[in-house]
Amino acid sequence: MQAAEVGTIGRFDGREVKLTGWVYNVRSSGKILFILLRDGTGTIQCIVEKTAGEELFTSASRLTQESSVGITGTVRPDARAPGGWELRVTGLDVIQIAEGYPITPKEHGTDFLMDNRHLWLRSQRQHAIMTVRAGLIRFIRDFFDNRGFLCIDTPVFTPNACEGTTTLFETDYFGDKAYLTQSGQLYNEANAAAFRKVYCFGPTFRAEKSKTRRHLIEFWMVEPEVAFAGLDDIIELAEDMIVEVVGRSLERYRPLLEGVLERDVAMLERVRKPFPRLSYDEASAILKRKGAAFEYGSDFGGTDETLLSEEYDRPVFVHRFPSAIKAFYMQPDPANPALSLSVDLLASEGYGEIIGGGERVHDLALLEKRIEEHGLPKKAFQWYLDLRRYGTFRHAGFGLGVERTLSYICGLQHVRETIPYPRLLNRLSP
RNA sequence: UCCUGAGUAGCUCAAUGGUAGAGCAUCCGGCUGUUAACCGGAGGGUUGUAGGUUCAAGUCCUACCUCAGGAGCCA
Repeated sequence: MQAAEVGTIGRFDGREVKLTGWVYNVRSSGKILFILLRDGTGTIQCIVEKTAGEELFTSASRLTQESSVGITGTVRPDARAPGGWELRVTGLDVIQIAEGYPITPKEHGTDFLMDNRHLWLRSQRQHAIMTVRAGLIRFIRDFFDNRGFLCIDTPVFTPNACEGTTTLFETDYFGDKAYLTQSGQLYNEANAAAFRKVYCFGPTFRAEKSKTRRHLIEFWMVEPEVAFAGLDDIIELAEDMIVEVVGRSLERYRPLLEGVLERDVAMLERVRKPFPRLSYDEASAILKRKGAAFEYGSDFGGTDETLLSEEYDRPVFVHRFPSAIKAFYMQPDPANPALSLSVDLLASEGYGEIIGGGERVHDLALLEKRIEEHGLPKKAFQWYLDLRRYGTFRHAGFGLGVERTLSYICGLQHVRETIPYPRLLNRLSP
């Protein structure tokens, strides 16, 4: 008997095959019975007729949602079947009858679904999101790999804060304190001096008590860093990357985005070069004109980001934030040292900041001064200062939040669906 | 940490201060092409927890717990 998978069932037209999987739903109509079988690659309708044998029919009628089975049958096209193909069942091998599967084919609340995240992943919607996620990660890697960037991993355990200000998860490291990384950037700068164009791609941890639809405690970030590059260079790099990964996601997953996730892809189709570039000062003026409760000198809130992004039909760059609200390593703007050569990319439709980056301080004396001003432990930064002692160089980079980007591409209400097992303020399980 | 809202059957939700109910799920029965199938029947409850007001509390009051959305902070 030929083993087959639902995803490629068309190859077996007219032949008898064996499928293995889980029962998604059963519908019975007296003398005919429909099993919707899910095998991880897709779902297919399997029909069992009473004329095929009393024993087979009785056995099939006892199936419950998520029971595991092996089903043999003949593949044939049928316009009435979802997906266009169906299986006329000739044999049924029941592996286990599942009892009381919690997620029924009706509506459920998010708390209940999150408690059952390990089962929720079986649903068509989550299947679609995880498929696009895997694709997005591949497209991002392809983008950098094809441009001569080297993927250099940065550590998850770090001896000190990268930016000092945000809250870190502290762990016991054989009697010493160690922290879970909140960015690979400082290491990226060392790697850039060794390999010129580098990126890291890994998990990031923020012990912030943020509880919004844009926040995860554990999330994935891709961070490129480029030697002998400035602010304008990495803005262009970020722009090229977004255009490519959004374009490829749309090209590859349009049926999932439109069909399963009901994404209005028109917004994604407009993601073309060039993106608008606003200075912080210009953005402030727009917010003032729109009557936002924003104060010049502070960072944008979620509402401010939405107000700015709705001015444009594509993602928008905001650059040259005040140095006071950016990290200690941001290079000051030569035209106005109160401002920094920093940039954020705001996604459309209120999805907010998906990229943050800028040009780094490369002058030793200035960096030492900044470390002191920020009250950071100078000793822990000696290796970082070495990068300015031994062949310092102008360099810049950024970080892209994978989950926020995916949320934007898929058009989701909340980032918690973009990662298989989300860690949130009040949730560590499953 | 703060603001707002919500906790009732396994799930999603109803119930003017006066006998706690429906749909789905489960079980039984019916139906020869179903599309979250449909039709009939059955079982299923310490109304988040602890107090209080009242003849009477799911409903009103207080505290706490949990969850949701948001603020601050950030990708």
